[in-house]
Amino acid sequence: MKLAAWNVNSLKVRLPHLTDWLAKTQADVVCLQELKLEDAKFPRAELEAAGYHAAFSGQKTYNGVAILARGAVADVSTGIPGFADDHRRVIAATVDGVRVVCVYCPNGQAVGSDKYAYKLRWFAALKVYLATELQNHAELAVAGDFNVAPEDRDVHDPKAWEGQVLVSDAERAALRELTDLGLKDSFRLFEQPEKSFSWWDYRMMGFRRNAGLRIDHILVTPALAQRCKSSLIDKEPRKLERPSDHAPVIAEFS
DNA sequence: ATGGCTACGATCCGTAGA
Repeated sequence: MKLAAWNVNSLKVRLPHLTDWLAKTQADVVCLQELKLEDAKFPRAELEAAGYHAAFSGQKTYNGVAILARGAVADVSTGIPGFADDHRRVIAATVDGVRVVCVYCPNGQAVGSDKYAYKLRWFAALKVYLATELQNHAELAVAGDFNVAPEDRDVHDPKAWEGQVLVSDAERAALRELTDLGLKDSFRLFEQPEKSFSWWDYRMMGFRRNAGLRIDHILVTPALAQRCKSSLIDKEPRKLERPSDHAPVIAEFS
């Protein structure tokens, strides 16, 4: 099973990139973030034509998440139970016996801002939710845009980014709370190239300079980690005309 | 130099992303 996560930054704009990429990579399950469209505008027919079932939770302009799968998408749930949130950031489903939780974690804007406080509250709620899900699912993956670079090696210029949003100690601690539940960063199960990133700023030729951050992750339970054969970031779609600012991340399981 | 893109929904600029 090949599982991917991709922040497409507008599914409407990126649909051609997505369908081309699906045909090329043959991913079995894909977690999408930042659809930026309401459910009525979800391109269900186009994705079905590409061979994928979909569960989605969208909204106009901002946020929005979806799970695409070649197989059946069962037991769909949206949002974080018990956490009231206007933002559509979470959708979960069971595919091929694996519980897949697709997340678009808040950006946080700036350390100390209201949005930063919301981000930390949101992560705390996600942790409680995942702890419950883990009691029911031995094979579970949390995949998506976490908006946190876990370590300095996930940052192109750690000095310049020190203490900034996406990198701050409190955000890293919030992410560590998730891995402390027993979830493993699938990317780090394997040897990886130096300076591997999943997001590059549109400005300042960020991609060309590889001035990026690794903020998109696939976290897996120990049972799923045992089945994990590879994990990588696919930079190819980031090279296209009018790309998403994020690259897809992929984990393959036996 | 604290900006620089991009998407969106609204106009000819603001909000948000990261």
